[in-house]
Amino acid sequence: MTDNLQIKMDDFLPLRDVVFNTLRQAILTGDLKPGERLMEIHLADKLGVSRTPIREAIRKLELEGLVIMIPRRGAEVAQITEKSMNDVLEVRQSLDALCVELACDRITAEELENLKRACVGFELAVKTKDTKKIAQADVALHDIILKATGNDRLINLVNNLAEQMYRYRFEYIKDATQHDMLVEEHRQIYESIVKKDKDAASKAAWTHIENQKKAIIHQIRLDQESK
Amino acid sequence: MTDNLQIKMDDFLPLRDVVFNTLRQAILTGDLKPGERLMEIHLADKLGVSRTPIREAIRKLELEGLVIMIPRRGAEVAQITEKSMNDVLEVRQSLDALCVELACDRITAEELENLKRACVGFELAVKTKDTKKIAQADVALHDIILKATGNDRLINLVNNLAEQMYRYRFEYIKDATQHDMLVEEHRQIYESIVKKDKDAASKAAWTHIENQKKAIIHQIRLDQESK
DNA sequence: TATATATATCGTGTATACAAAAAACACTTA
DNA sequence: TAAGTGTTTTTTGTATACACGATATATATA
Repeated sequence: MTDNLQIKMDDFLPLRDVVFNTLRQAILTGDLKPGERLMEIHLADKLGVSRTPIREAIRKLELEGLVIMIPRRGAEVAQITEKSMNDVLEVRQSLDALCVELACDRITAEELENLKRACVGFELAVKTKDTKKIAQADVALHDIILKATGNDRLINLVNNLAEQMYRYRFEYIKDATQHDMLVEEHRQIYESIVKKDKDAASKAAWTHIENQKKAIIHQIRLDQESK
Repeated sequence: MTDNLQIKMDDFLPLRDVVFNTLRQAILTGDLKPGERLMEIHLADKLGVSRTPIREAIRKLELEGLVIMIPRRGAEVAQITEKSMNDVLEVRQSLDALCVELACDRITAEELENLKRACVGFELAVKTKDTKKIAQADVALHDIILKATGNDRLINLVNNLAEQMYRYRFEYIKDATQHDMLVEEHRQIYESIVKKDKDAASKAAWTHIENQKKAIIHQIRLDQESK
């Protein structure tokens, strides 16, 4: 573990939530590596809190599947395998398709306008070739669709699944050869939603994730080989 | 809260997990009612443990959405609204459709054989008119399909969503007028999987949940009115 | 009687203490 | 040297202690 694990005294959240967010971020960004043990006193010292909030945070990470518990041995960061990532992406594919279908039914005129702007925003971001900007524009666009579904449970699940791929998403977006395809995929999704064509929208969303799936699995295989 | 909240010294699980399971069950079966406060010392006394495992269990319930946290006031059992249940069922509809599609691709000959037996088993259970038996046969059947997907993440999510409707499922199954329809729906799903007809399977699963959705929403409205 | 203010009570949030299990280590013996 | 055994260390699991915020209660004053 690199030592840039530091608590952000963001706000008035209970310590357990601050710790939870900190550890979560550290795992998702790869700062805490798969297989690494999470030792309570160690983390407590590092974050300047007692074991109690650490333990409560770990309980949540456990339920999220980001760490696995070994009895009487504590928590360690869950391994990411090709299989586990494929499982996640299969589910996302299905849920993203559901998202756009629901969006067709429920999106408001104002949200549709925002979505249009977000598409243009993404295109502009791509032109800057700034990976961070592209990623942000991508998130913004997807957030609009998510919100338009009006289904809180769905929003939660999709956000959670999306975060599981955080580590690989960046690699994916960095790959400039994909950029035109991404713009086109977004355009198709947008157009389908405008036309309230659920079938087309769902297919477009499916393809969108399918491409990500291919790219991410490819990346994982590269990672595996380099070991 | 009725007082039949008692710890099951099931096994060698850490207390936090025993408490988690106990509270979870109590919430899902309606023994702990929506809006009811979960007070730590109170629960700790009742279950004969200290506050620590109680708190850790609550953290997990929090992430699962079964309780909501109010800062400096503690946890209370989350309300079930028509909206929240509809949200859950929309997602389940999508994921159950995914389940049978994946099952079409991946089910083994042996599992297919089991599925056939489970269909017959369900038909027999229906004839006994014993609600508990019917529910069990239903779970058994769905478990076979779930397992056949080979997607662990999906299995987790679907099981979790299914449990959220636990309270209403029983009412649904009790309703004898639905029984023939249920048998028929299961038959259609089975047949489609045999034929590896993903489209038909997915539609059948969708309808299967759609009917449950109607029944459950109906039930919730009745509950609301009686208040 | 009604309102405001002081005080007590209750419950969470966090830290610490203690027990027991597991792992690491050293020592003995064949 | 290798295997077995006893001992120490580390780390989790659980209980308890303490502080502080929030609410309720009681008292005083208009």
